[in-house]
Amino acid sequence: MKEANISDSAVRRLSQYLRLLRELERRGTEVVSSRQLAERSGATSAQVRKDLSMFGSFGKRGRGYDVPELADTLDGILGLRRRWRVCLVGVGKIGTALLGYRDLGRRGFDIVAAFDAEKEKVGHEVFGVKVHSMAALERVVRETGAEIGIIATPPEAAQEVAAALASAGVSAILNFAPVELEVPEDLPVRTMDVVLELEGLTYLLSRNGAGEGSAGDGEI
Amino acid sequence: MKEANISDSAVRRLSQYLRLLRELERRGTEVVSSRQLAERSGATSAQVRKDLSMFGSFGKRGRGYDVPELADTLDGILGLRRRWRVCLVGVGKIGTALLGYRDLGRRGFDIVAAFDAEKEKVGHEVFGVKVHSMAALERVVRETGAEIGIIATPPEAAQEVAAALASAGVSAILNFAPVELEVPEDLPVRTMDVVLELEGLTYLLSRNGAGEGSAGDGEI
DNA sequence: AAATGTGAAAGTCTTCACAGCA
DNA sequence: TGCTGTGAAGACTTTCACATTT
Repeated sequence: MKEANISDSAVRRLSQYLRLLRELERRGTEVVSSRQLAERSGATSAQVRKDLSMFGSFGKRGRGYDVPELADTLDGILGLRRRWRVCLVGVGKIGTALLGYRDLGRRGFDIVAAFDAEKEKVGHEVFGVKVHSMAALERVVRETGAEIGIIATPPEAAQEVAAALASAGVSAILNFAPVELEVPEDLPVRTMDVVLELEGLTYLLSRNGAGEGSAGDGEI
Repeated sequence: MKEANISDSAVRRLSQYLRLLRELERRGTEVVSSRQLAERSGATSAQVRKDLSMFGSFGKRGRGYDVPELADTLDGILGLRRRWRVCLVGVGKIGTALLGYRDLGRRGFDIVAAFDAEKEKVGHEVFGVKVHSMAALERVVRETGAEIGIIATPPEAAQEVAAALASAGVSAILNFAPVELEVPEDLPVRTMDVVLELEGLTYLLSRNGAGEGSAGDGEI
C-alpha cells in the first residue's frame, strides 16, 4: 500500500466510505462500485476512485470493489486494525454523553479513564468509567496508556487541560471546548464546536432568502 | 458589503475570528491586526485579510481592525444580528446535553421545542424545553417557527426525521447521527460525527510513529 | 459491457509581495 | 512606519475523459 500525502477532507471522505462499507457489509452486499459509494456519500465517482488510488489499487475493473476487502483496507489506512485508548477530561453534560456513547466502543475506541475538577464526581463511576481528580491526570494517563485525550471542559479550562494532556503523553486531542488550543506541533487536535457549525448554517440561510418558510419538496 | 462566493472553510474561519473578537471585546481590546487574529486562530495573516476582503474593507491601514466594529460586521456576514429558532429531535444523551448547553442561547440560538419517540419523555420539560411526540413534529415546528432542526436520534431514525423536518419547513439541519442524509438540494445539512473526527486522528497517528509515548514539550 | 486507475485540464484556495493609505 | 487590501503566482484539489482490464 502506498504512503499518501492526503488532505484532511480526503481522510474525512475515507471515513465516510468506510461507514458506508460497514453498512453494506452488514446487509451482505458483496461488491460496490465507485459510483454507488459516491452517490451515498455526496462525492463523485471520480473522487472516490482518486481517493482510493492514493493508497493503491483495490478494485476490479468491470466489477467494482469487494466490500469486506475494501472495508478492511480502509481500516488499515485509517489505523483501525487495532483498538485505541481514550481518556476524557470533563464529566459534564457532553462528557457524560460521550461516556455513554456505545458506538465509540463498537468502532474501536475504549474510554479508559475520566477526569473532573469537581470533588463530588471524583471516585464515582460513570457508565463504567472511573472518574479521577485532575491532580491524578498525568499518573493515570501514563498508567492506562491513553493515546487520545478528549477535552469536554468549560472553555476557560481547556488550554490548561490540553497542556496537561500533552505533557502526560497523549498523541492526539479531540476538543469540544470552543477555543483554539495551542499545543506542540506534532500533537494533532480536532475541535468540534456546535455553535461554529450552526453559524455555518446561518451564514447560508442569510445569503439565500431564508425566513421564507419554504422547503418541503425535492424540486431543483 | 460585497456579496461573496466563499468556501465552507472560509466561513468556518470567519466564525473563529468572531469567537476571538468576542473574547478580545470582553477584555476591552480595541484594535487587532490580521497578524494577531491569525496567530490565535491558526490561519495566516494574508488569509485573514483575504477572507475579510471578500466582503469589504473593514480595517484601517497602519492600524488594524476595530474590534467591536469587526465583530459586528462578522455578526452581519454570518447572519447573527438576529436570534434563530431551533428544534431538537431525539432527547437522548446528546440531545439532553444540547438542551442544557447554555452557550447556544448566549450565541443567539433558542431551542424552542424538542421531540422524542419514547412515550415516557413526551410531555416533560428538559432544561426548560417541552418534549413533544414525533407525531406532533410538523405541527409544532410550524407553530414555533423553528428554522433549524437538530437531529440527535439513533442513525436508523435519522433519515426519516430529516424528511419530516424538511417537509415541516425547517431551513437547515444540524445532524449528529452518523449517516449521510438525503435532503432537498436547497436544505443545507452539517453533520457532526465524533467517530469520524477520531478516525481523522488515528489516521495521522498511524502514519507517524504513534504509540511511542513521546510528546510533552513545545519544541519545534 | 462495465467499471477501474490515472494523466491532463480545469478549478479552487492559499500564499506572496507590494502598492497605497493612515 | 505599520498594516491593510489585492493582483499575481503558486499549490493543491477536483473533474474529465479514456486506455485498460476483467
